[in-house]
Amino acid sequence: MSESDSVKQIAPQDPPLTPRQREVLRILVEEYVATATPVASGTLQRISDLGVSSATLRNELAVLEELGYLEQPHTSAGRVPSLRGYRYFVEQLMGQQDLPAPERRMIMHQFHQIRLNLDQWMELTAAVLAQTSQAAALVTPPHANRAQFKHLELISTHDALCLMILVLQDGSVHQEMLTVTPELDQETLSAASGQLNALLVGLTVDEINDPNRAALQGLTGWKRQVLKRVVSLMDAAEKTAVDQIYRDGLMNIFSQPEFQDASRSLQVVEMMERQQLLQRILQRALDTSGVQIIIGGEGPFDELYDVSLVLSSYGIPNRASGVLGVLGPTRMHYGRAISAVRYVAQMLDSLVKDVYG
Amino acid sequence: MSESDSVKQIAPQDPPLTPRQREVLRILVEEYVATATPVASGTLQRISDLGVSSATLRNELAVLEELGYLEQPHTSAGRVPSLRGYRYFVEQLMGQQDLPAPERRMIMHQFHQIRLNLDQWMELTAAVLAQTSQAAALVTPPHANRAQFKHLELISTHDALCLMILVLQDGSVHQEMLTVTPELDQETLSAASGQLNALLVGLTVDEINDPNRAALQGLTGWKRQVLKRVVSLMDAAEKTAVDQIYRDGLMNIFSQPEFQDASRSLQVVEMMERQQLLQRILQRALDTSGVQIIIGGEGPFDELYDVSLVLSSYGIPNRASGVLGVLGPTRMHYGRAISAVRYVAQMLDSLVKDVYG
DNA sequence: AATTAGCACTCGACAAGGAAGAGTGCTAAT
DNA sequence: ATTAGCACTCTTCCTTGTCGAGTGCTAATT
Repeated sequence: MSESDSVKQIAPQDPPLTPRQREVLRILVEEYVATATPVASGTLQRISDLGVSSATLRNELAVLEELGYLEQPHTSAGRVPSLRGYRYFVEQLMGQQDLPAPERRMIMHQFHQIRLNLDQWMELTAAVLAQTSQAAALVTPPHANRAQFKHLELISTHDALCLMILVLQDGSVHQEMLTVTPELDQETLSAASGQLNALLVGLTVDEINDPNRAALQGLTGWKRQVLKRVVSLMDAAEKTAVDQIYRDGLMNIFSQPEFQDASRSLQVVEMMERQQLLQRILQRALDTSGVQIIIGGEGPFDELYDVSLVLSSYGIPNRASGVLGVLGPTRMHYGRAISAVRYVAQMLDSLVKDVYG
Repeated sequence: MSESDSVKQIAPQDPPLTPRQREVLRILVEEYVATATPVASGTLQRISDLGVSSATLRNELAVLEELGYLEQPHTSAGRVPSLRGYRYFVEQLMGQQDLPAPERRMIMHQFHQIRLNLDQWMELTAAVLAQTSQAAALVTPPHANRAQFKHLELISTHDALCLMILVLQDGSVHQEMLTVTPELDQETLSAASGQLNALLVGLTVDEINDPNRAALQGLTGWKRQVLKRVVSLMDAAEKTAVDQIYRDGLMNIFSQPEFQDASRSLQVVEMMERQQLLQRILQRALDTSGVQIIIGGEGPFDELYDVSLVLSSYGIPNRASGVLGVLGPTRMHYGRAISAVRYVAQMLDSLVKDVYG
């Protein structure tokens, strides 16, 4: 009781909707999504084949508004779905739909054409999502939540500088420039990296720091410095669950009529640029399975007031998993977005399983 | 003659401006940049200390408009600088200004605090530029225009897959997954990469393809495949003069009053997302030295109709050079933008010279 | 009891009209 | 060469009125 007072949820104590009410709500949401204008009882009668008059529909609309599924921008405008209405629509009325086969084929085709290059995967994924869902796409690369050493390479570049390349088990490549006090030639560096590789392969941060590993504890001088940097890079890799965020199709949002108003679009641009916020959102999605839908900033993120997110994780949990999804206006074509996200997530899923198996 | 007819340039046949006209133009541009509203003769009299009446200023304004330096949105509005007016302003009236010392110190400080990591450099650069110039920032990483082999690494990941990491002389790191038909263990791969490293170090694409190099021509089987991929990656690296574009501060543009209108901001978002267009623009800037200013889409890019760009290349030409700059409304604080771009370019210049010697 | 026709009422969108004010261009005087 | 003065132009803003869309309610109908 107390909970449903603060945040109206679809709760058992509400009377279940009659089949006709459900139908009315469904059609109304679809119509509103398509036209972006409040839906009136007359329109509803015209486009639905319920065989009732507009007056009846008006009564039904009044009930649905009473229950919190609809809102009226002002008297004598049509009705608009509320957040709760969208939620009900998505959960109960929409039905599972798949991407049309030709579209699926096209996406599949694109994924099979590219080289095996993570960066390209991510860009392609974002592009495909944006294109298919007609909204803004967000994608993060696969990531393990425990960093495990795989390979180290030291490459002398110039003077006392060397380039350190660190590869982790999840395939992520990290690079950093190091200054080494004595000038070391490539051979010395290669020998050192060979030695370190043998000692470190397969280890986690904790294992590297284990005081019982005499061989590692015994390292001194510049090699010790290198080891320190390795650990700190691995540490950083573990901490940031979401490293890079690939974006695409921001434009798709701004061409929507509800963002004609500049202040609203400013909000969205701001959001898309706020790395931290996006990271928090995507990280949450990472820990959940299946397609998740955040409508109009339900949940802990009030910053997203008038946008919705459709997110899904992909990959192998904890070993190599990432998030992808789309961001669009609350009035979004959820069916399309969800099926696009689901299909592309599957796509990446199988790619990741092929590679990290 | 014929040229100055098609595109109005500041050309010798125009009478030189009198000192007072120059002063009027200067103050008008500054005022307009600050307020974003057309500047009237009365306002001009108030804020300038020319000691003349508004009527005189009206006459001067009429002359400046006649000459094409000013425009009138409509009768009985004040004057606004034309593209030509802006151009004259930045070239002749603005004077060289430097970033204030505290700001310089702050930037310097930030640059000295970070780790030696290219990615972080670029992000920091974009952030600093955006912040300082209050416009959108664009930065590309340093890049050599002849790809020269430095180091190759093959890392077995799983089944018949291996990760190939290619480092070029300019410090750029390229990675790609390879499928090798026979399953090879890490030792075989390491041996192969050692062999290839010895053969390839320092070579360009042309040299690698040289039919006289018996050692390379003699390679067969999967090693030949690897070599092929190396060449193709190097090829790609050479072709794309501008690989990644780091962006920041897009928001700064949309909060400007001239972008209240949604269709205009849509144009800008579109532009910022069109990789190809940006690449062409930045590439042009790469081949030029010093700070370049493109005002309101002068030159070959009509897509930029109502934005201006302030760009500068940095680094060592042909060996490791990139571009950075800011994009803002035509009514931009050019002084600030130019000094920010100049200073940050210097900053990166010295960093690049430290690293690439 | 559910549905519907009918009707009064509300509210936004839009156009027309008009006053206010900002700013110019021109002219004649200095 | 400069300037005061003034008529003229155009935008902005407010008011007013009309139109139409759409609702909510009531009473009649099934």
